[in-house]
This record gives sequence, C-alpha cells and structure tokens, in this order.
Amino acid sequence: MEYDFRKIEKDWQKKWKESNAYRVTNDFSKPKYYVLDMFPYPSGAGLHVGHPLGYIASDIYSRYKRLKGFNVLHPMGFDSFGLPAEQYALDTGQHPAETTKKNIATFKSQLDNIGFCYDWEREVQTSDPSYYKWTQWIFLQLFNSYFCHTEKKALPISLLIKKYETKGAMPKNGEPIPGKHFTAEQWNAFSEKEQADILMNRRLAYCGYGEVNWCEALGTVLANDEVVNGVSERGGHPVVKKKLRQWYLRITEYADRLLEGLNTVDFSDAMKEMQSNWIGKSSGAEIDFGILGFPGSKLRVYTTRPDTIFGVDFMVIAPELDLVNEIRSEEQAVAVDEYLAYVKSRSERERMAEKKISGVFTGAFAVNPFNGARIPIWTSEYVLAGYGTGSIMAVPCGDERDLKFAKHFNIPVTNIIGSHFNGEEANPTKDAILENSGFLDGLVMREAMEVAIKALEDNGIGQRKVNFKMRDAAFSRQRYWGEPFPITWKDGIAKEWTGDLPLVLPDVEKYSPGPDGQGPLANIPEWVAQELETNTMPGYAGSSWYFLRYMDNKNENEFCSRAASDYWNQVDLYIGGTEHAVGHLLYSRMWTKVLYDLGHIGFDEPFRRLVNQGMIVGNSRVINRIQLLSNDDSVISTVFVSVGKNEHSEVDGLDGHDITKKIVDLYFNHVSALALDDIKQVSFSALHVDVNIVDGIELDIQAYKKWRPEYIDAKFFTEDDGRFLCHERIEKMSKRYFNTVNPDDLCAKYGADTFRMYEMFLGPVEMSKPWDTKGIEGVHRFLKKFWRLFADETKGLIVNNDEPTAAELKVLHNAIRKIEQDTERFSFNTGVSGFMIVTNELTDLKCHKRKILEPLLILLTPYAPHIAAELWSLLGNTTFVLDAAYPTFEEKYVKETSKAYPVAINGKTRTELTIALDATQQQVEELVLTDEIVKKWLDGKSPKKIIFVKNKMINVVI
RNA sequence: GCCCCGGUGGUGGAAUUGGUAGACACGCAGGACUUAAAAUCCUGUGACCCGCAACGGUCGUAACGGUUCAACUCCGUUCCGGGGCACCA
Repeated sequence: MEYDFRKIEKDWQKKWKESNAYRVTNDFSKPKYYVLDMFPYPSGAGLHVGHPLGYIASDIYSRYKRLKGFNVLHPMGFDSFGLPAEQYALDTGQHPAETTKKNIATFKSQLDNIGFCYDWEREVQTSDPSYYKWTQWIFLQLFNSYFCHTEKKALPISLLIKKYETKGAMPKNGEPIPGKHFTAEQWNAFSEKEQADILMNRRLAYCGYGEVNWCEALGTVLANDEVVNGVSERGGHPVVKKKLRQWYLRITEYADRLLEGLNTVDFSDAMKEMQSNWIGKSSGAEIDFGILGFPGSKLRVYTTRPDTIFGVDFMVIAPELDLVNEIRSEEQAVAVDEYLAYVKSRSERERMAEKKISGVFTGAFAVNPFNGARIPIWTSEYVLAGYGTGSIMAVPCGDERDLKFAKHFNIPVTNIIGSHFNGEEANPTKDAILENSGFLDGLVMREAMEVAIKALEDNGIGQRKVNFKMRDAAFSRQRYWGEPFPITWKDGIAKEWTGDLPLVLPDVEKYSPGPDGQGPLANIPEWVAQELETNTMPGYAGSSWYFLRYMDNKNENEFCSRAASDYWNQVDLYIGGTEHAVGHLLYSRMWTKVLYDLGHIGFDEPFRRLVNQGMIVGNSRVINRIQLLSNDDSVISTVFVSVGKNEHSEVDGLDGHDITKKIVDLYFNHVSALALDDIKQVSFSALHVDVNIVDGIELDIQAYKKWRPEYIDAKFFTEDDGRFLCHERIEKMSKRYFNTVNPDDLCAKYGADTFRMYEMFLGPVEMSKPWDTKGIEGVHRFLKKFWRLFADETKGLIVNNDEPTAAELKVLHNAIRKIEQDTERFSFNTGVSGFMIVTNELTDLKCHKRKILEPLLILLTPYAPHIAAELWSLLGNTTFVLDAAYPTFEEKYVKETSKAYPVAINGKTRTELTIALDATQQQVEELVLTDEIVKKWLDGKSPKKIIFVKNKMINVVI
C-alpha cells in the first residue's frame, strides 16, 4: 500500500466539500476563535508560492484551534477593486468585472488545491454591489458624523447642527474670532452654502483640495511610485503637481486614540513603533515670526524645540506655499521661479530621499520676536507643506539637516550650546546649558522649553502645540474601478444621495479619464446629469471593514448584525505582511473606532493579535549571452556561456577591436566564414531563464531551446562535465524575471500536504526568505516515511494494538509537547522538524502501535490534513479527524532523573557529566573535581569558582 | 534621507529566559540492496592544525569594540540586504 497522495488528496477534498466540513455556523454556544488572512487582491498572474505562506500558517492555526474545541471562523475573500484591473481594461477594453471574475476563479481553485479550510459560503468581494452597498453605507456614516472634542468620539452631525442652531459656536473663553466663531443667530442667518461649508470642516468624511501627481499626457493622476524622476513610469511623460478636489477621512481626529489603542493589542513592537511613528505625535510650539517689509504677514512655524529659538539662523518654507511668491524680492524672483519649477516636477518621495542639498533664498527676512535678529528666509524641497505649518525655523547647531544646509549655502551658524557643538556635527542634545540665548541663558535646554513656551504665550507670539505627522487620508480617486460615492453635488453643496443603496457602478464606454482630471464616470452623461460625484473610493475603502462582513455576509438589512459581531467580536489572529503596517491597518482601526462610537459594534480595536509574515523572494537564474552584431544590427551568431567558462578576465584591459578579436577566438571558432570587419559590435547580456527549466543551477538546454526557439542554433559553452550552469540572483518574485513558481505545479508533483509542510519548513513565518524548490524532496520523503509507520507497500496496514513501551510513550509525549508549543507560538518550521524527529525515532523503535500513532495523526492534521484524514479512516475511524480531540501532554512519560551536563572550563565546553537532577551544588562540585578532563585543565590548581546552573550547565573558572 | 526588520556551515534554517553553536532538512561524498534504474536504508559532512589512529587543540554566528564566570542572544559603532514613507495592493 503506497502513499498515493494524488488520489488521497483529491478524494478528501471532495469528501470535505460534499459534507460541508468547513461550514462555520454562528453557533453562539461554543467558544469562538477568529482567524483572518489579509485580503488578497486577485491579480491576473494568479498565486505564486509566496502568497500562500501566511495562508498556510493561518490554516494550520485554525485547524489546531478546531481540534482544541473552538468554533473557528477562518474566511477568505477578495479585495477586488483596484488599479491593475483598470489598467488592463484601459489596455484591452475588457470590463474589469470580467477580468476580476476570471482572476478570482483562478485564485479560488489554486487555494482549494492547497487544501485550506475556508468556508466559501462566507466569501466576500469588495466589487460586488451587495458588498459595496455597505461600504457606501459606512461612508455615509462617516459623512454624517463629526468628532466631538469634549467626548473624544464620533457623534451624528445632526447633534452638531442642533448645537449650532441653539448655541452657535462660541469660544469657551476669550473673544470670538470672526470667521471662526458664530452665534446661533448668525448660524441661522447663514445661507445653506455657508452652513454646508462650516459643517464640511467637521465631517469625518469631508471634501477639500489636495495636490496630486498630474500627468497631462495620460490625462490622469499617478501614484508616487508611478512617477520616476519627474516623468511617468509608463511613457515617460512630464508629471506636475495639481490641485484637485478630493475626499478625505478625518483620521487625524483619531490620532490619540489610535496611539492609545496600541496598548491594548498584541502586535509586534516593531509594528507598534511603525504605527506610532506614522502618527508622529510631538509636542512643541507654534511661533509667529514677523517678516521685514510685510507688516501684515506672519511666518508661522511649528517647532518641537522652542528652547532653541535664539539659535535660529535661517527659516525654510515649503516651496508650494503661496507665501514664497508673496515675499520674494525682485532680485531673487528669477532664481525662486526656477527653483519652484524644478520642485513642481519632483515627487514627495524623491524630495524626502534626496541627499543633494538644494534651495533658494527668497530675498526676504524674518524677525526673531525675542531679539529682533534678521533671519533670512529660504525655500527648499526638504520642507514639505503638509507637515506642521509647512515652515521651519532652522537651528544648525542642533539639527544635522539644517547644519548641512547652512554649510552648503554658507549661512553663518550661531552656537547656543557651547562645547556641545563642535562646529562639525550638529548635536540634538537637550542637556546643554544655553548660551547666546537672551533670557534663556544659563538654563538647561530641557527646562528652557517650558520657559520659552510661557514667554511665547505671554507675549502673544506663539502657543504650545501638539502636532501630528499623520495627515488626513485622501479618500477619492479619479478612477473607474472603485466604489461610487453616494453623494450628489448641487450648487457646490455635497449631499447624501437620496436613492437606495447600493449606488451601482455604471458601465462605461471607455475607461480613459474624464475632462479636467475627473474620473471616467464624468464621461457618462446620465451620471453627470444626476449631479453624482464622479470620483470613486480608493482601494482601502472595502478592506477597512471586510472582517466584519465575514461574520454575517448574507445579511441584506445590516452591514453585520450586532448579534454576530458581539459573538465573533475581534479578530483573534490576523496574518499579513508588514507592507500594510501603516496604510490598511490604521484605516481599518479608525473605521472600527467610528463604528464603535456610533454604536454599531461593541469593540473599538479590530485585531487582537497580529502576526506578520515575511515575503518569499524569487531566486532567479540568469545566463550569459554573447552575440556578434553586424553593421546592419542583425545578429551574426549567438553563444551562451556557462558560469565557469566565462573568461571575461581575458578581455579586461582590452578595447574595441581587440575585444572583438579575443571574443571571436574564444567563442566563435565554430562559425565559418566569419570576417572581423563585418562585426560591428559584440553584445554581452545576462538573460533571465525560467527557473522551472533549471535543475539547481544546471540549465536544461533542450528545454531552453524549446522555450526560446530563436536560439535553436546557438552554441552553448558548457562546463567540462557537460553541464551548463546559471548564475543565481535573489530578487522580487515576478513574472518578468521568470522566477515565479506556481503552487499548482508543486501540489501536482508532491501533493498539497508536502507543499504546505515545505512552505512552513522553509523558516520562520515572519521572516523573508528566498524560494528554493530543491528542499521540498526532504519533506516529501518525510511524509512517505510517516506513511510507512502505518502501512507497508506489500503487507498493507501494519498498525497493531500492542501496549506501548515507556520509550515509545516518551517519544510520543515529547512530540506532543514540542508540536503544541511550536504551533502555539507560530514556530511552524520547528514544528515540522518535530514531526520529522518523532517519525525518525518511531521508525528506529519499529513502533507501529495504534496507541502511539493515532494521537500522532491528530497532531499532524493541521499541517497535513489529507494524509492524516486518510490514515485516520484506514485505522477504522468513522468520524473526521478534523473534529478529533487534541492529545494531552502528560509530564509523567517524559520525566528524567538525570541530565548530561556540559562542563565548561572558563566558558568553553570541555566535557560532559551525567548528574542526578536533584544534586546539590556541593555534590556537583565534588563530582566535577574528580573528572579526569577537568583535572587535566586544572593542572593541579584549584578552581576560583564553580558555577552550577541547575538543568543547564556547569562552568569551572580557573 | 527618515522609520522598521534582518545578517549563523556549500544551502534553508535550529538554539523558547545570557548557559553544549549548527537541531531538522537540502546538497555533497562513500557504502548496502538491484542485471540496471527509481525508491529505500546506512555512514560521514563548519573551517583549520597535530597525528597512523584514538584522542586532542585553535578559530568560528556580517565587521570592530564593550559588559559577563559565560554573548548568536545584552550595549556601542560600522557595513550589507529587505520592507514602509500617504493614489500599487
């Protein structure tokens, strides 16, 4: 009886499907456990081996929890709106819904091949109207809410309107500021438009204007990574900044709660740190500087270091601020204009990453409010308009970036921190005693901060300010393939659409952009006639709340019933990549908080525990090609050169004609009638070859010629043993590098169980690692060996009912302990090796006893469900192993009375001594000193100290 | 540039709390079985030194420095690789 994994896996997948083995009911009587994978985008390329890494981990954990008696929700669905489908539609005219449908079908069949325990009845797709109906509904909740600063939570905007109608908006103390404050009478007298504008300033989903990367030639907005060196990645067209009307989510109001919430969740410290860095809470002061010659204008800066105000040597304002043009001098006008034009073409990413210092003096001067010093005002791309006030006061002695700028432009540097500043490197210390700092002289910086802020406030030139680096999230896209906003515009006023949700995405003739940077929806006359919003929602809209829909995905009356969300509650375990660290995770945390504030759900953090999976990177194979090109650029002859035959050192130092001659000598002897004069150029290239036709690094030349028939006549210079070897290159797994490996192929060749265990065996889930198919044989061998514990090729089932020995029980219980612990702490790679060890040990013991093997099958079920199910049923069980009870570890079987202690001399292990576990320090010392090897090292001397750590080791210090 | 993570044999990795570095595999080498192959099994395998060998020794976790009886693990500096930086998902 052989391990026929193909038949076994097909049979069991069918059985599980027919019996609805993975259907999850909202059975409120059982304890629940919610395991979630990050939403995949169904790309046209299908799954490669990198995708399922996290899915396998979560599947193992889900099955493990099920064996432990939990009602486990482990759903899967698709984040099916997105740019790639739209781009494909633009290129081919195919409707994104069509291609998306096809892609999803591919993904699902690939996922099923691996044997995941998804309940497909709970599948959701963000582009399905029955789903985005509720995305739109939640958007309206956001639109119709505001953040109350007193209660620090979202409230219905109707309450705010009521307040304005009865009390107005007046300051708690101090004089009302016109334009900001108003009385109830004033409010009631405002026009509808005026009222709408005021309310827009408080809505959680609001409309504003923001700068985007605008590409005139493509007529569209580009993502930062679609812009390279100021031109579009596709086509190389110029890209400039353009202001467009945009929807935003007021996530900044939740900054503090998003920060505090991190204390209540189990995310890695790195993840928490990334999120809090993104939120970027800082405290400091806003300070108003006067501008020489502009009595009405103020230059407002935000600084975290008001104590350094006497060290300000120049100011820098963001180039996009209008102020630049208002204050620039005549002499500097040309230089400023040139610089602004340069910056306009730069993406924010490039500006931040730029090492080269650039900037221009505006010709204007600010005035230090404390000592009246004249401070030159510069503009430079390293200051971004979106941070703080978009202007900074530069203190070169305390800030490295400011110092480099000052040095580059020869701006004199004031030292306010005495010997803490050496003139070479800025020192951001807070411990220096201030000098050259007027009334702050002699104070330690740390303390001077408060004194400075007080002075600013007393003199009315600034105030204490808490600042967040986080900005409100842009929530609209000028695209087709996204959720339409249920919003209409009349006379410049945004109103909730009055029709029934969903507002269905209409079909369009073509997917190209609408006029004036509007999205494709603006091309539809009927849409525009209804005055509907022409933007659509961004990719993260649907993924911000999908974990709630899984709980109750068929509900037509609510996004999710309160009973279902109260039961399933938070996601207990969320698995996904760190690339979502700040985007998706923060938005879904915010949406959860809003839904909680408005009373729709009972918890305000969506994910209790987060585990980050690493990426699987590709392991490409590259071969050397040498071609002779003739004068008309046609190819005369092509050769491929194996790694060891690449004599590039031979041509080092040669040039032009000599290289050609040498190369022809080396590689082109076989070409007859070759005239050197006909050769215009020798071309060297490294070509990616499909990793699937390479064995290790050895190329299958015949397969290559079949794949690339244009090289059918090329000569291959192999190693002396006849093999043709490739170079390796570790890079992103991508179709264009021919380094993708399809899980379907591996499942077909080795089986899903082998594939699952091999992915886990590769290394820790959270670490990135290169893919290498070679090692999969080892895992497959293990499963065959495991099978042979139960069945023999000729004799069939060989399991007996004999009583296990103490040694066998010890092996079993060590395995239970190890595998349970490793599964619990997500160390699946060592879990797999635990299975290998127990299998090796039981094979050595020739143990085929049911009482040992049956519990082992249950342990294996989460990792390799098919083989476990088959053997379970071969043993005569009529129930599914999926619902067996997880074996319990019993200490008594593994108890030891002695241990082989390593004995180190001065920290280096020299020998080993077996000593009773209950031995005392004194007994151990006596034993150690009688040991021959220890005596040898002591060489007659007595040891200074003997360190004995129970159950660990012994160290003799000489 | 800024923030986060990582770097251990030829390869993937193990070492859970500062306590035997290299578990478990891959690969490689040798052997058994076989007419042969596949499959399977056995032995060896970090580098170096001395030696016929048993034994023994030195070095070794990116590099350098520090703390400690003891460092892959803690601290500092540097180098290299990966992820994120707000319209890819």
